[in-house]
Amino acid sequence: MAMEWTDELIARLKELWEQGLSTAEIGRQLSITKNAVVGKAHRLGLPPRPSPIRNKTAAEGAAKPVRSRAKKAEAAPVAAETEVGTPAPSAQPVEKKKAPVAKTVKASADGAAKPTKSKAKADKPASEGKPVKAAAPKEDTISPVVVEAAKEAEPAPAPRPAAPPIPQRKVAPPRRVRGALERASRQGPTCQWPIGDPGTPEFHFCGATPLPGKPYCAEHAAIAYVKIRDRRH
DNA sequence: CCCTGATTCGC
DNA sequence: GCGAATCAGG
Repeated sequence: MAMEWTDELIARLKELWEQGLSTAEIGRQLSITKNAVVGKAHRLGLPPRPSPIRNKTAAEGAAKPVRSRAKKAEAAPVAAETEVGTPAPSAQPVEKKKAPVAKTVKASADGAAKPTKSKAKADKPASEGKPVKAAAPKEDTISPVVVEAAKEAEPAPAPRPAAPPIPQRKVAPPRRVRGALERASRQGPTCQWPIGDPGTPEFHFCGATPLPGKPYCAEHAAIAYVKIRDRRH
């Protein structure tokens, strides 16, 4: 048995999917791979999300030579599939298997789907489309707020055999911060004034609370930022 | 490189 | 039905 997609699991998948979480994110929360998430989502006919890749090529009707994997199939006896004309480019073969095309599923509660092409660079869906409802862990302003990072005790989802009143909100995706981003976690700024000889065990930085916008505390900033005039004494 | 979702197809 | 492998765009 490869995997047991229990109703509950499916429910959670749907839930997270609708929340606009990325497939990888969902996968992390469910302790499965993103592939599994995507695959299942498709099978379930969940509304497709705006994918980074555009499949416009289909419009041209140009043959899509992609699918290297499909090449394997190519080795197999391939019945010549003639296009048989197809006068209208927009017309699509009705005989084709009915794809799980969602019928107008745009009204989803997703703030992620932004058809806008506005130049607003604020667009950063790369991280994750965070609708307003879901947790928004990526809030970093330059405020001196100290945020305690949530820690993950156990990656495995706790089984909830009984009375699971919609536990879905697992907020605080603890997932290991490995993204290229979030390198700037300036939570506790400290005075960077060096004390001691670099290279010696005694060496350290002041560590006091720095002045706003300064790398040094008041005491050391006074030394660090000496007016040129004064310097010359 | 990292990320993203989509698709194919062996199992 | 499942999901790794692969693709493909950012």
